[in-house]
Amino acid sequence: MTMTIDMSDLRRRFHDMQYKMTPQREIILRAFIDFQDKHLSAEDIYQIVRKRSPEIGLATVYRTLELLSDLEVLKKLDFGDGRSRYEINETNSSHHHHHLICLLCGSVKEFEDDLLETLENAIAQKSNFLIVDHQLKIYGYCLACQQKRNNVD
Amino acid sequence: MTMTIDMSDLRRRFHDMQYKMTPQREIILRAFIDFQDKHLSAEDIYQIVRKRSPEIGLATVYRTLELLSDLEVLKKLDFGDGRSRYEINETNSSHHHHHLICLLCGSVKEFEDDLLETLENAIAQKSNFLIVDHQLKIYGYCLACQQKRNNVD
DNA sequence: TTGTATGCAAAACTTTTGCACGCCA
DNA sequence: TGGCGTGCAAAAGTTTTGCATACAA
Repeated sequence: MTMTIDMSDLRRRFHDMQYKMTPQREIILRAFIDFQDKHLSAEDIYQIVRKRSPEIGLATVYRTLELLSDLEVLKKLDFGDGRSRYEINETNSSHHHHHLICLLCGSVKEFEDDLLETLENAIAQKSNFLIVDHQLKIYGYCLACQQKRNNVD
Repeated sequence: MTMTIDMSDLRRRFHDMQYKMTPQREIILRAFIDFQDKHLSAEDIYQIVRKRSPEIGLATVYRTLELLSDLEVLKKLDFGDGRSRYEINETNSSHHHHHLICLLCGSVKEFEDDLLETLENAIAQKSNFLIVDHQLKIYGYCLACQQKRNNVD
């Protein structure tokens, strides 16, 4: 599953909203493209981006992450480790994935799925809630950690 | 839906684990029983508990919340407002609820459901992941805010 | 009595903000 | 050129930790 950012569309949206496409913002976007499958924190991004652009400030990283989340280019996630994480937002609708979070090693795996739509419809009908998005986190043990646990027993 | 904490079972578990049942811990538990449907933050709990026991420390609240989460008496939640929130963990298995989070007013409504089990089974089979728990957050607009939005248009 | 728990204060972290300067459009 | 964006440092907010004291078992 390849996920890219439509840069020409993004530039258009920046222009429309009177935002400027600065080198810092480009470099931060590039980091997300280069580390597609990761769920990067602000500090992660800062460290990655510093290599290309050592004078960048952490505040700029935070401000850019907020901007890109508002524009729905990024999605802000929380895996319970005390910091926010971000991933590219898949705009190609119906293509959802969930996160499988290992309680032992903390690894996060993605799981593709569309099944949740049925549930969404049920919720929308029963609750008068206008659904825009959802986020499903599944906690448990990854294969490696299941094996670790078996060896201990 | 009434959700209570089995205190005698909890006392037994405390005893087994060499934990002590202190007045502070009891008062914090009581706060969760008194505010069942709320999703309380550490600060919320601190303010509630202070009325009964003014000398309590915020650190004690945090330590107790962590302990009770480890014991699976409480569930730690994150609604993206920069602080963790907690609710009583429903141990009566199969009885899950999700959170409908309003993007406009921030209100959080609960939605009862078991439909997710089908999806869990599918995930377990396809991914070699041993599922222990899950958390589904649904973002959108509550009825009141839908109406507000319509009036503006 | 003894080791766990508490309260207070300080520290550690993540995230936000103010402000002077820089630079994209 | 004008105004948005940046970097730095300070501030704000949440959560954790060290330590002496208190107290449940």
